[in-house]
Amino acid sequence: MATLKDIGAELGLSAATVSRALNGFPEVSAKTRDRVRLVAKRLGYRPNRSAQRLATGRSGLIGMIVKLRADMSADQTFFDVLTGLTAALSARDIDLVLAVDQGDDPIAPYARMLERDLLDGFILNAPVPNDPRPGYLRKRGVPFVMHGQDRATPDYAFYGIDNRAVSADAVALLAALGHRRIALVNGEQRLAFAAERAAGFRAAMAGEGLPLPARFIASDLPTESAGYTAALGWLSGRAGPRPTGILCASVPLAEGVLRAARDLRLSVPGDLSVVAHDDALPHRPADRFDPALTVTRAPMRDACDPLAQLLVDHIQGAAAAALQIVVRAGLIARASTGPVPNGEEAAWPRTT
Amino acid sequence: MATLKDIGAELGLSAATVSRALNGFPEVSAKTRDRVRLVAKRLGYRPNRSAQRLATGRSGLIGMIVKLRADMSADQTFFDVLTGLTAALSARDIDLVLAVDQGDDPIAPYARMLERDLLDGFILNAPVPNDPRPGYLRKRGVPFVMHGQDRATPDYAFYGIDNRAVSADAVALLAALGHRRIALVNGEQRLAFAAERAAGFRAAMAGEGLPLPARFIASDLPTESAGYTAALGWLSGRAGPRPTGILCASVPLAEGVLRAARDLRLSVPGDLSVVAHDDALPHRPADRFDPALTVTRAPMRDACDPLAQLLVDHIQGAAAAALQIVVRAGLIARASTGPVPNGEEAAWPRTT
DNA sequence: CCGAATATTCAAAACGCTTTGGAAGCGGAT
DNA sequence: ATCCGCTTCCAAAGCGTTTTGAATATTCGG
Repeated sequence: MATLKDIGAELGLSAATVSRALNGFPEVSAKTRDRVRLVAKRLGYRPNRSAQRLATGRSGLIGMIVKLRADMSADQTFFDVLTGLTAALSARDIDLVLAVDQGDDPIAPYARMLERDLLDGFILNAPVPNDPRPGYLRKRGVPFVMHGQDRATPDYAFYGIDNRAVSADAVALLAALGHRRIALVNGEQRLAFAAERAAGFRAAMAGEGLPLPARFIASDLPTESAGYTAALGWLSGRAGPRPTGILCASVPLAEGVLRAARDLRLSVPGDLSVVAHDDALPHRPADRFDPALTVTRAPMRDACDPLAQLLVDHIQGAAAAALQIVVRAGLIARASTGPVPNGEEAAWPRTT
Repeated sequence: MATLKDIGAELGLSAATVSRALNGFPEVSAKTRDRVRLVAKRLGYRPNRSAQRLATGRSGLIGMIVKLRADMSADQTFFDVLTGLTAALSARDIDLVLAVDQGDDPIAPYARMLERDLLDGFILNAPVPNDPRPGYLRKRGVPFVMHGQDRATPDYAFYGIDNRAVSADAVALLAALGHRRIALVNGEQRLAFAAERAAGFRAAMAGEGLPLPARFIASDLPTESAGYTAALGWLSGRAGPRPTGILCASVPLAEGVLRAARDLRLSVPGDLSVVAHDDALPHRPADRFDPALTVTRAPMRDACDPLAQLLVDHIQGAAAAALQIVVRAGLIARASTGPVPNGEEAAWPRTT
């Protein structure tokens, strides 16, 4: 394995100059930089990470902790994010150390990882309302970036979508089509994004002057069967006038809703309009549904590169306040939404 | 952060001696070793990994690559193994770097990881028959340990169960109970363990002198619904005389088989005996089934610690041939197996 | 009590990189 | 010629460990 000294010897340069040349420092002339690069490539030079780390004090490793559910399964989205993240990180010469958490204490696994102190920072995911992790990590002085937010305006570095706007945009679309009875099949209540979506939904409905009985917001795992169950209850009409529009927090939920509609011989969008939020996971394209789904869309994959960059910047000293990215999800109208059915223009009664 | 020198200064010792004392070298007296340990603890000393790595030339990191299925899901067992593995490794001061593979080339992701050369070794899982990875990694001179085997007697380091024996033991049990028509719901055919189980099954049936039409070995994902589908086909009797015993490669498969029996009003073990292989994943205990499942049992968790140890030994220079562990799965007879039903003692016809 | 053997400890080198503090070379202004 | 300011490079000092080779205590047999 070639070292800096080897390259230097070959060119009559010192290791220091070679180091600077390869790292693109300005105080080395373009000509020698090119010569150095050439020889480095010829010798197949690759920097010794351990040495770099010892010299810089950084490890080049960041940590991520997977929270498992009781059934030992993880988020459907987990692997998708993991894939993109490892790619984005390794483009920045960083590797990901993974740990698994099965316990109740949300910060214990972070403490354990810190104790081994080899990490430059963390990526957090799946924030819950009032997430305790940011406070802990800041106290320990460890850089981190959150995928998502635990509240509307956090004080830490994060990349997330505007979840209230997701609901607001969907409601606005349906309201514009004349819908007055709109329900929400939300994701897991314990997660912050679900709380934000619900809050945004309530606010938007209120903004349109539409009553919203509490039972028309469902919260469960984001699975097909959860969507089916919730929709079947509402659409059967036993809970009161059935909704003419349903917002779904995920594509699998929407799949269940569509199946419920089919089973009840309701046409979509004739009798029921469906809007889903689409994380753009590759195995379930929303535009291939029948009917093609109208969605609010924010690909999970898009988060990976910004997350990696934010963390790198943070580790290099940038302030958290400067490292906050909120993106607005797009709205793509397809075939699953249409005008409110005739005779169904009444809102829900105000007191239920 | 305290260093070796700090500790040495405190005691009037050199950093070298402190290093030896902490690493338990014999040439340091017991008394000073204790003094050093005491001060180290008091100062909260923890060795600087980067420095250790630079000095030893090892990184303290090992890699593992998750192979995702097309639907972006991983093995049910994956997280269970991952959990145990990170625990077993961190007890040995090693951390796990994870990468995700979605491509077709089985070795490309390993090549990519090696290129970043920060790993001391790999843990491989889910071997397929004639797995190309061992050959590649040996050629590159990288230590690795396989969880499982791609053939009966590989030449690399591994920890696995005797999959032929798993089938043989189960067949022996059922044959002893008088069963002559035994079928196998196997796992994914592309995986080596499934091939071994099938081979063991065929050999055992032949050894008992029992004919075995090819259609009575099913291969699919190890899910409840795959078990249901396969069993329903066989038990309906349309494919010929129904089996009186079914071997299942996993507990979820057995769950599906039991459901099929229930749907067909067949009693277990009155009309049908069921034996499953139990990896002892925590969320689905085989003894809580109704009837409690007779199983061949080899907890996945048991593999983690040996795997970690094997890899550590391998990295420290032990020969692969000395690092091979085959365990025999246990056989636990419970309520899902019983004597062959009256009038069902005939074997399958020999030519079908 | 002496010399040899043994048990401890130390100083220094090495690992390969980054970074600091100059130094040399060069052109242009004085 | 002298001085100054740039540019470009270098030597050397770390970073915190492990490891080597040697030096210094300690012990033991005689």
